[in-house]
Amino acid sequence: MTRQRATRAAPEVRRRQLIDATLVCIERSGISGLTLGEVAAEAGLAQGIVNLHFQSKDNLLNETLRSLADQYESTVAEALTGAGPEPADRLAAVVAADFSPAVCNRRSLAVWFAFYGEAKSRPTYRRICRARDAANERRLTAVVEELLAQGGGAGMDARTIADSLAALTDGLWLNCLMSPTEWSRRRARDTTFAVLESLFPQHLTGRAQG
Amino acid sequence: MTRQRATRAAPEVRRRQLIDATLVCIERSGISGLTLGEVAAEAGLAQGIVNLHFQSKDNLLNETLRSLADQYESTVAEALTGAGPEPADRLAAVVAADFSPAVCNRRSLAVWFAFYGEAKSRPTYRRICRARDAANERRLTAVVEELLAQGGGAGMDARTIADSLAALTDGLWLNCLMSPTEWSRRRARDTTFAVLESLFPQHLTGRAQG
Amino acid sequence: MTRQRATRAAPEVRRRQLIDATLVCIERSGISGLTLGEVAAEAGLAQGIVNLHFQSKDNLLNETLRSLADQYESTVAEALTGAGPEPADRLAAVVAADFSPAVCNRRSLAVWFAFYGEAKSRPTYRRICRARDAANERRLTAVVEELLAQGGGAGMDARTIADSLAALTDGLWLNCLMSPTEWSRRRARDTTFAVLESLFPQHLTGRAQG
Amino acid sequence: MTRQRATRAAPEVRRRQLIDATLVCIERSGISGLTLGEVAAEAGLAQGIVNLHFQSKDNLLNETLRSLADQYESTVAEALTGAGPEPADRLAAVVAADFSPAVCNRRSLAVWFAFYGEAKSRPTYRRICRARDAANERRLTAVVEELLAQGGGAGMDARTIADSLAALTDGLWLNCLMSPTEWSRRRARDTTFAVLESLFPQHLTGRAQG
DNA sequence: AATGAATGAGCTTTCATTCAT
DNA sequence: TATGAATGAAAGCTCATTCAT
Repeated sequence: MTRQRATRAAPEVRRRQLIDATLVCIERSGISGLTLGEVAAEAGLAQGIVNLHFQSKDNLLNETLRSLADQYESTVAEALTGAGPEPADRLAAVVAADFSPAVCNRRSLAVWFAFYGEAKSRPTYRRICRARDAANERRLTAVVEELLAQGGGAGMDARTIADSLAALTDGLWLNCLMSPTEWSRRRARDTTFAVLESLFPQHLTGRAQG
Repeated sequence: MTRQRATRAAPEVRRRQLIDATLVCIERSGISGLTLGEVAAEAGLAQGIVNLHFQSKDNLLNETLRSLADQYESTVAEALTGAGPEPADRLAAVVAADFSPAVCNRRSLAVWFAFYGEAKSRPTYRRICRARDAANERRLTAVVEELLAQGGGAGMDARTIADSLAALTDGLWLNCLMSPTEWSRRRARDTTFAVLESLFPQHLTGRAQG
Repeated sequence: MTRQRATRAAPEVRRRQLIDATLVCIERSGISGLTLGEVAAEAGLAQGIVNLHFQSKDNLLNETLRSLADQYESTVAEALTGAGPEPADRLAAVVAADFSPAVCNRRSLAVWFAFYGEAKSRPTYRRICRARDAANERRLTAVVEELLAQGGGAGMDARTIADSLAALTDGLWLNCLMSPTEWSRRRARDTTFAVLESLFPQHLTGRAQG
Repeated sequence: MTRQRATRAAPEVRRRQLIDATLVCIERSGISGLTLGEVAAEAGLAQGIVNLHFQSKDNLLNETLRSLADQYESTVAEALTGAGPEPADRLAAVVAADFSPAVCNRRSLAVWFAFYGEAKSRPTYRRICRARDAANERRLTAVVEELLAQGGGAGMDARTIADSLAALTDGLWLNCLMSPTEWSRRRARDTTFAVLESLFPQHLTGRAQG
């Protein structure tokens, strides 16, 4: 039972396929256990394929993280596009996106934290992760500012609220990753909304059911 | 420049020394880049020393994580011992411990998240991390319950508040790890206290300055 | 003096080449002194080549023994094919094969006894060696039975004669291995024929000169 | 449960103890798997003990083989001392000794063949093994010559008969080692006596029962 | 583009040996 | 004598990378 020789494919298709295989493999083996052989096998292609398309393992990992960050960005951007103009709606939309299946699934979470774990010793990972954090913070702060401008805040400034929300989300993601049986996406989201209700009782009550 | 032959030491001393070296090395190289040679060199000892005292790299990593978890536990336990009987004081003590230098330093954070990153594919890591999470949650829930019993809560149940606090802490630790120039221990702690004030305005106002 | 990169070869060719190199190395260094580096060097290939084709040293050794046993089998089978139908001829053919250059050369003997020496602690080796022994015994017993049916035996039953011949052969091989200057193939063979003459004076006299 | 510090012992006692442990370990692990740690543990003593008493592993192995050869010699010598003056009795006594429990037990056989297996690449082993072979051959040839002088031989010269007997013994030992369930000491001995009967029908008939 | 045999640096691990106690 | 912690050379094995096909 030998593998069929793969038909020629557009480079972009192959790169996508290999990044997807990498996500699967990082979930399964962690970054420390990842091998290019495993990635190639997962993709159903031959040994040398990764170097052919990504030149090096390092590069593959960088591209994988970038792809994950891009996907996060586009999911949140899309959620905001679909939301109305009301800041409360926009905030709720961001939270919903953060705990949507596209973002808050075991695979993606496993990969995010795999990269976080290596970020201390890998400047490139850190840079990408921080770019996402920064974008997130700007977005959240802007929405929270609008919301506070409507009155009814509980005394915290917009920046602190935004930081708290972002940190809370990260922490709940970690729960979902480490204890998936206890922490469903829904429970994590509801917890976030409960905090939001407490911070903005007038504007964000009753969103948890969304 | 040949190394001096190390003087004989009790196994427990060497194990401690090697775990400390491992912490340094994980901070520097990550788990995926960690080598036993690096650990031995960091400890100023010979190649074979780790296998002599820990039998395998896997075992060394497990013991390192266990040691980190133990140290966390004893720091928090000590903080609670030193705190008065008031639930607000106890809660503040736990938060202070979470952002104390003993716990919230770059090395420890780097190592925690390194293990979190591998936990998905390493049941032993996951078990140890979850044990810490569970102990933490029990502790926080108990204190929050006492606090709620005193009245003045904002509508969230004790469990949800405890979970939110724990998640917030994890998220802020991640900030401290990823953006240390922006996220000092103090800022992270203050952010936590700001949230607490918002949740328990009557009991936890003005603690942030501690 | 860097080695040239080896040209691509079919796995079966490489495996054969590596087994041959292993035979040379066991003769030179014994099993206890055998290293994969030595085997690779003997084959003129790179370090990692053995694990590439045999996965592990254990497996290489098993395959080497199997190959030796196969070669023995085919040599004897061929000798019997070439022999006439007379049992005396067939018995003589087996003995001739046992002391032919293809079987009774220093390299093969060294390797056989190297494996015998490890067999006590290696079930796989023992299994392969015993399979050869059993096949041998069956073959010899059958021929001796035919011979005895022609009359002129000296009182021993076929099985005992076959066992004695097989044991005598092993013992003489050991002589050839340990004292090659005194024990040539020819002397070992003549000794066997002398015993055969004594056991079957009517049928096997005068074969030693073959 | 720490081992007691061993009481001081006469060097000769320790050496004997360590050689005995080595015999056990070679039987269990083969020469290729033998470690000094295993030997020390088997003797119930500490790591460094072998180097203390034997300086090196090589030396321990040489001494072990020498000890085995000495024991063989003294067993056979004793058997001859106990035998009467008749050559047939003396020959029978040697054969009986070769298959006595002191010589033909699994441990001793395993060790003999372990050393035979390494002999090709270890001149010292070869020397010791050949010395035993030579002594054996001299002894057997002498007895067989006496026997032939009494008449009744079957046409083979004394040297050839002696060589055949020695080789037969080695081969049967190998059977006992490789297939102990089929080859008991008794069966091996009986097979040898059957051959002797066939070679010396007038002098060695009916000894097998001994 | 794709393959997969080949490479060799680098890793974990083992273990004979040393030596302070 | 005996111990056992420490050493470090050497081994098996892995795997990113190369490249002829």
